[in-house]
Amino acid sequence: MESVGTIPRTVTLLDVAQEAGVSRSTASRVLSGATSISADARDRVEAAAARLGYRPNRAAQSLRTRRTRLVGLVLNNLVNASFHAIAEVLQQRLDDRGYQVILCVTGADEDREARYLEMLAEHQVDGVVVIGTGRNVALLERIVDEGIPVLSLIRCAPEAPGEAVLADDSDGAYLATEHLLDAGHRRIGYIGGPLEANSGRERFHGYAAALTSAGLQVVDDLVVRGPFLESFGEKALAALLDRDDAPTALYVANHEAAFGVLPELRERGVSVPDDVSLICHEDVSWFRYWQPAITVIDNGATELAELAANRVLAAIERGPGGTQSGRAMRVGARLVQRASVARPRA
Amino acid sequence: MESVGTIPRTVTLLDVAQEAGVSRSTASRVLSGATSISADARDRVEAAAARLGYRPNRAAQSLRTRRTRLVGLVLNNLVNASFHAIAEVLQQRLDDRGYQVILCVTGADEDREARYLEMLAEHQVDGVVVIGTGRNVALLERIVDEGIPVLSLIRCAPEAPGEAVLADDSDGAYLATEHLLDAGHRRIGYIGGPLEANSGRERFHGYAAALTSAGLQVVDDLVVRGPFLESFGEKALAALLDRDDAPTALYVANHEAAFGVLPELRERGVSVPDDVSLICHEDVSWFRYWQPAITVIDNGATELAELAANRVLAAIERGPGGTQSGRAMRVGARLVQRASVARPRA
DNA sequence: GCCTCTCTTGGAATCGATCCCATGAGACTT
DNA sequence: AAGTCTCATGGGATCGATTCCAAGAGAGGC
Repeated sequence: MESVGTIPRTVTLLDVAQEAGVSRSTASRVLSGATSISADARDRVEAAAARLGYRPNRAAQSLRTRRTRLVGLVLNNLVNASFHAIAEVLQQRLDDRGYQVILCVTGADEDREARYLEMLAEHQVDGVVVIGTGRNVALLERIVDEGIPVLSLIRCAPEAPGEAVLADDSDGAYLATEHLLDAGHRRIGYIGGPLEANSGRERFHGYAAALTSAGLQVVDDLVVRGPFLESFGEKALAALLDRDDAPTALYVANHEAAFGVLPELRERGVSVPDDVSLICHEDVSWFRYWQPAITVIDNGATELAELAANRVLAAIERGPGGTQSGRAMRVGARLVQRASVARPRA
Repeated sequence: MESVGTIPRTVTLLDVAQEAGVSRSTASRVLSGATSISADARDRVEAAAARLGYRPNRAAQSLRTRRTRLVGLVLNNLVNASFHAIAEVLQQRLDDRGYQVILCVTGADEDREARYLEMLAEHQVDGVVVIGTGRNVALLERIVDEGIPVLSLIRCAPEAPGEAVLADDSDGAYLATEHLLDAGHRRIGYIGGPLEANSGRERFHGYAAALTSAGLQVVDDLVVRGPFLESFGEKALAALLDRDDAPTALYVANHEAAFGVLPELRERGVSVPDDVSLICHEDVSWFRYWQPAITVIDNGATELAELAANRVLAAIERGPGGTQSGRAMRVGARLVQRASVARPRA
């Protein structure tokens, strides 16, 4: 049945009402499940709606009710790390509660982030979850002032408005370092992001704290910090291993660096964990396939996404002005023991 | 500055008009870039809009213009394979043209897919891109009949309405098999999905075609088909290698199976490519880190997403009834040579 | 000086829902 | 039998934009 040229006439609530022989008001009440409806009217309207294949127009609903049941998700990318896990879980949890996700990939560009935030506000989203660059605080504040709750996920600028759901980076780093200490290591190398980055700073602090608790001091020569790049991981590894007193264990604090470290270790013929033990922060699907399977700190992407969904929905349901600023919640890290850590050689 | 309790009053076009001392009509014309506006009015309206921080209400615009600039993306998951690459690229390309993406993850569940499609129609999306289950053809047809273009990506049910953008699976399989043949292999094992699956069928055909062109016949014992599961890959590998006349090369037709095959090869101490050569269909980020780096068939996720974006936008801009049914476009496969293929032992 | 034509502008209808308010029909009280 | 109360319903305003239509202001032709 070809339907070339037919103008698709959409079925409106008025059509349903007429078909059912009632007014728009009554039809609306039936379909939005309100009270005070006679059984007769209910049946007739429901039958009419089904018969006509009625589908409410959300744009019209939104205009009237000021709720779109749309939530913006702003993040760096979907390729790396836990971001796509977060996007998937967040979408599921929000959908369970009747909300849909508008996906915005910023590529860590603050201008693009700003454009997306403006656009989301134009679309009248009910809330925003942002894994942000941290460089649009003023804009975020404006958005919150307009009554749209904002939830910062994973990263959070100091003065950002709204709640935050964060990974417990320093705890994770502490766990990792402690695990290496427990295995008997005393010279533990650190490869991680710059101190300017939130996660870089916190993970370094966790590392340092674990050493201190064990009565050790941070040895500057064993600490290498640099950009979140594969190539940096490679160079950092070389710098650490080419020393006379090379570390017996490594804590690699982000997966970008790990992607450089792992192939380079193999390249150099360094045996893990016989020659050197290794823990990476952030689990990546294939770390368990690696030879040896990599012991990691799992920062709980799924839990982060679930908590973020719950918190942003709570803020939405609190109604306009429902944003509570300042509170941060942290999802604890978890040590996943696999096969890349052993006792140091005697 | 605490703003607890302030009712956020949104700035409307009327506010801008009053501030600028013109009518709503004129303000609207200025902001939607229409013609026939005096320079004076233009300046005043633009200044007023900027001063008040005016932001158009898209719900209201959509209601009036019947365009939301929203596109639905319906897919299986974001975790596996090329799906998150597709989601990311598609989002970018659509955003470049002023469209946003509503993300819907179905988990390959046809009921959830149906719910999402209904929901997208309610949201009045301008178009839908679906990596589908293939089991909601009737619903897709209804949606197309209502004037919403649908584009099937990667998978396409036989009678699905709208255009399709597909990977050239049989070409890719042909390329893979041919590459192994060129290296001198004659006994080439096939591990892939069931014939009922589209990709399973096409990839097997490509494999068979390459053998035939080389004057060889398909040896049933060298072909193992089964579900898209890691565990299947493992079992299939065992079945092939435990034979007397084991193959000298393997074509693994999907990444799920590959995830079983690769660790199992290592487990068994089979050396790649010395003992057996290997090509996997679908590139996965870490295949290049594997030891040896895995030669793959890249099905072109980026190109698929770009083409899909272009086609769905073209259909949208063609206007209501702009859906052209039946045309499929295929993105060619590409052989990425790495280190897992060598000549067979003499 | 009058008529026509173009350019710019404002008024009002419209998109498709929701929801306040008023009204009518019954049920029940006294 | 009259009055009160509740329940169900319909009318109409409203959300915030776009856009058709009519009208006013000048410019220019004759």
